[in-house]
Amino acid sequence: MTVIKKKSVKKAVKKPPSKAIKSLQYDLFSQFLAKDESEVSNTVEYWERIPKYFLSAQEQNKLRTAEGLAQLYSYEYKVKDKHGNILPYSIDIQPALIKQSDGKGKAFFPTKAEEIIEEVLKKIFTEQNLGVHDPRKVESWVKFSYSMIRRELKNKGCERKYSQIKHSLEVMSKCVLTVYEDGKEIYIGSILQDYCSVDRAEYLADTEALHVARFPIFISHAVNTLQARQFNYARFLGCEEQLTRWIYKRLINRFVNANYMNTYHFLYSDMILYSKGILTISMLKP
DNA sequence: CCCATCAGAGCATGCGTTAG
DNA sequence: CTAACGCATGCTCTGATGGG
Repeated sequence: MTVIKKKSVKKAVKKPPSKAIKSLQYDLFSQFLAKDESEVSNTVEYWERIPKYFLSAQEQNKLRTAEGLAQLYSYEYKVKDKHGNILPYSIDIQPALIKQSDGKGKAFFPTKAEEIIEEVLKKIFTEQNLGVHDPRKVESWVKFSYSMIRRELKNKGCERKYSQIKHSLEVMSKCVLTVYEDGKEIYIGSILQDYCSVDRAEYLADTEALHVARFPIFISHAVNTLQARQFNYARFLGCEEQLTRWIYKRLINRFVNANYMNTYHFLYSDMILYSKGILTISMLKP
């Protein structure tokens, strides 16, 4: 772990608003209609359809050089807009370089472990007094501790160790995603921005200290404009395979007037087209 | 076989209850 | 009244396990 003095962090990193901001948008975002509110959360399609968690551990190993470094991973995918036009998108994932015990950096791409942590953080964000949303600056912050994440994962049946949670958070804040729409750059940033962590020493000095991180603009924008859909997040976390989770998320965002009489169908060819990363990389390769 | 994941021990702190 | 204790929480570390 790099030891950064608190003061230097303050200079380099944006800080959340010092006072809680009363925001109607945030209140609406964190309200759910469900029997058991612990089971539901929100999903944001604009952010969700950017494929970022499709590499597995083995694939990462192959991408790394002998020194443990890795190049940008570029990947093209398609998105259908409101009018049914298919737009070409592409994404460059710059891996996070994380210092190992030998002092050298090793490259890590976001994987399914990070996907689950992201969902948990979004859930924690909707808990009053842990989420901070500034509608004017379009910024959303979440406050959390390792144990909150761990407890939540344990409750949902996918327990992780502190070291793994720590590693995942580091990967999420240090990787850089560049998204292109039709060749034009539309987003550069990490999954968790301006992440301010609490290490052991800080924790011992103040046991109330919480980690703080900012969500990508897509999430903040969705909170502002209420472009989010409620979904059964407990079921989502229960899905083991990436492909299962992808199909589930797709159903959530597409199956708008859901009831028992209404059907929603999609073709295998569509899956190949839109989920290229997941299908070709983890399923079709021997 | 390797590596991610898991299980559990250990250590620090705070808070509420109870025995002396 | 207060020291002692149980209990909950937060975090780290190491060795075991099992799937690809």
